[in-house]
Amino acid sequence: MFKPVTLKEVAAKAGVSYQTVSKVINSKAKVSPETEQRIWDAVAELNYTPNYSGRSLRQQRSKTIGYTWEPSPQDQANPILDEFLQSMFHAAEEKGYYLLSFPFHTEEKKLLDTYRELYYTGRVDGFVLSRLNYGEASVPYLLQRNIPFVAFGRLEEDDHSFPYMDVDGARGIAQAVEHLVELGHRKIAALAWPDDSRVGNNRLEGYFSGLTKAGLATDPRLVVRGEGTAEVGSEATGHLLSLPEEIRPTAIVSMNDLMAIGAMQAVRNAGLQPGRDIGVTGFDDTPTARYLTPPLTSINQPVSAIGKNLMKRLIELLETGSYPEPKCELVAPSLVVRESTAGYRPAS
Amino acid sequence: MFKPVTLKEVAAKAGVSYQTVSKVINSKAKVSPETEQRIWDAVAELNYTPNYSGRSLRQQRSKTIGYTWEPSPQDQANPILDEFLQSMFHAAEEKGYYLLSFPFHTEEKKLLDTYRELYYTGRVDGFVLSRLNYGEASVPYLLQRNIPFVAFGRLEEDDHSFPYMDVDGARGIAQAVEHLVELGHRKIAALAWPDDSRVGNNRLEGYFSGLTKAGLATDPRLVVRGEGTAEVGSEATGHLLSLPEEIRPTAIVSMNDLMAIGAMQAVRNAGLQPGRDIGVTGFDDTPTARYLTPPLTSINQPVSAIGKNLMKRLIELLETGSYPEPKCELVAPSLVVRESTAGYRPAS
DNA sequence: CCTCTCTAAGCGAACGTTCGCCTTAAGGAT
DNA sequence: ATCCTTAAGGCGAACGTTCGCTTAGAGAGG
Repeated sequence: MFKPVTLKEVAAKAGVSYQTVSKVINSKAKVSPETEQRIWDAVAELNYTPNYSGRSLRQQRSKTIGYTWEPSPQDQANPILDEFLQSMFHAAEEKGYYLLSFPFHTEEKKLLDTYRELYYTGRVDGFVLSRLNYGEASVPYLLQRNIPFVAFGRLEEDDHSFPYMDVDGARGIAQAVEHLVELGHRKIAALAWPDDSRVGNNRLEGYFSGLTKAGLATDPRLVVRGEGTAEVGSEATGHLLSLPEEIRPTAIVSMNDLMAIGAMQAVRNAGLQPGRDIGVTGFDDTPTARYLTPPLTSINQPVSAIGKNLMKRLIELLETGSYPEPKCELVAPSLVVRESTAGYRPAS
Repeated sequence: MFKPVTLKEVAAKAGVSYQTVSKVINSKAKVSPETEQRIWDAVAELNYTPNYSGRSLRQQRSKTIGYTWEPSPQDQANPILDEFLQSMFHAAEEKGYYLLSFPFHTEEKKLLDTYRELYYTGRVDGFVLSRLNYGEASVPYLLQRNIPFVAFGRLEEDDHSFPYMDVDGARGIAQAVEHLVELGHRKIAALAWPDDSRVGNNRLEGYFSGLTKAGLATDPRLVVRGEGTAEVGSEATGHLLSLPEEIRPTAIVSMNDLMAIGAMQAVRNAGLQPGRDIGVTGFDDTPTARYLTPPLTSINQPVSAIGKNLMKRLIELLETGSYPEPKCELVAPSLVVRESTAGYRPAS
């Protein structure tokens, strides 16, 4: 495609052997200052750029990290993708690494094959995984083959068999509950996910622990589970609002923003005003949360910090052979208070 | 990191020279069926995977495409990122290519340097650009150096100096106008972007042509320009609704969803009901559009088709040296009608 | 029996690096 | 004068491929 400038050409111009040029470029040289200057001049003049394939063939490393993720359904934006990617490749670039992204295959075998191929062809040195759930096959697959990786998320609460960072979802939801209690709520419901979701279960735990900490009883009738969509959120809320007065909730804690959006619609459909009559909270702090009517109180995840840190750790692993401690880390999300809770004006 | 299996090992096992193994693997061999079988057996048994660096060093191509994009601000999700990326790497994978993504540098020189480095080190064979605007420096930079690329978007209306695909924004907005006219609207306003945005200007043209086609006069007082945020959309709409009765619009066409969200809030603030009293349309069909109250009529871009096609063209360029015709292509977006317009019930 | 052709496979070279060891010359110490 | 040390840089090899030319042998044609 283009005429590549090689070490040999630079060497010829500078009047030294090409291996010496290599040494100078990699600053491993015992060379006189004048020679070094001549070499750098030649490099600049010829616009020399070290060839990537040659280098990685010799060094047996690609300085490339692989990443794939499950695509979001059409009606559900991935709220963290852009930020997560950007943070990762900025961190990577600092160390001379790049990110190779590749298709996510739903078929498990095909996905694992892709991991295998990318690693054993030497296209990537390691991987970043994300959005893990119970029984994720990639983790044992990679562990078993000693393929380096780090993860955003974990498989089980107390698993330390591989390096990860994760958001302390329970803590986030507990904060939301605490916030609602402070506003005067005593009957707080939860819109939860199906119990095959580790993230969902973890968040739901925060609901229970938050209530307990506030000295409130938990009531199984106030916990509704379903797919995390607006439709489910809406239906579930309709049901909650039709409960008899003495247990009917005055606030709803939802495990993601989408269900919270549905909840607010249902509140409105019931002739009530979300925010003023019924407090609603979400999780994820999606960009549109602030533009809803009323703006939605939600929980923000420190995505950039996680991406940056994960990448740093992975590269450290690749270059030194071991992770910086701690191997696994939980980070706290932060509650963003908006009108959907702050506007509470009890009717009584 | 791992013990790579090489051609030589396979060859030893199969009892042939390693070059012959190479030929068989690349199906360029004149080899007896039995030998071929022996070789494939050895490949399977040793789990041989051709080394990427070796291959690309020899072939002088990386089978990798570079892509970077401007990160979205925190409060504004990139509505097409996930879909665009996924469509590109599926198309790429089919041809044995992968996507390398790298940090977007706002500082122009640094961005161009990154392009240069990635290409001349041989890390990538070409690029995909996106979201072009007037005066985008990367385009002449790449053209001048003969670096292969394709773009999502264009620089000027009738530029054919480089290969691109773009959405016919004017046509999309014209469709929205036509739709509103059919519903009975006669006074239609536009929320437009600052005039340094090519995309914005293109969409706005559709507003004018739509009106003209419907035999309606255009009124400069009904066009408000500003950054495409919800705040601006809200303010501008407040202003429009305060116009004297005879020119006050009954519908608002907005150049993106975010401004439309703001517009609906302003309509509500004015004591009116968006959808029923004032029609509102957006552009982009962001995932949340359907969850707004009322659900927002918007314009959907065929992102997947574009990503797939762009990738296909770029690879064709890389492998054959020329693009499939047509070099530049416009595709029509589609109007998605929802309550924010369909609910129109004129007061009179 | 000799030459020609064809098939199956071998072989040398090259792609652009980096790595570690070797050589050379100069200078200082003995 | 001899030996040792050190600085400066050369040199061969290897990383894993692919490419194109060569060769051995078999069969065909005269």
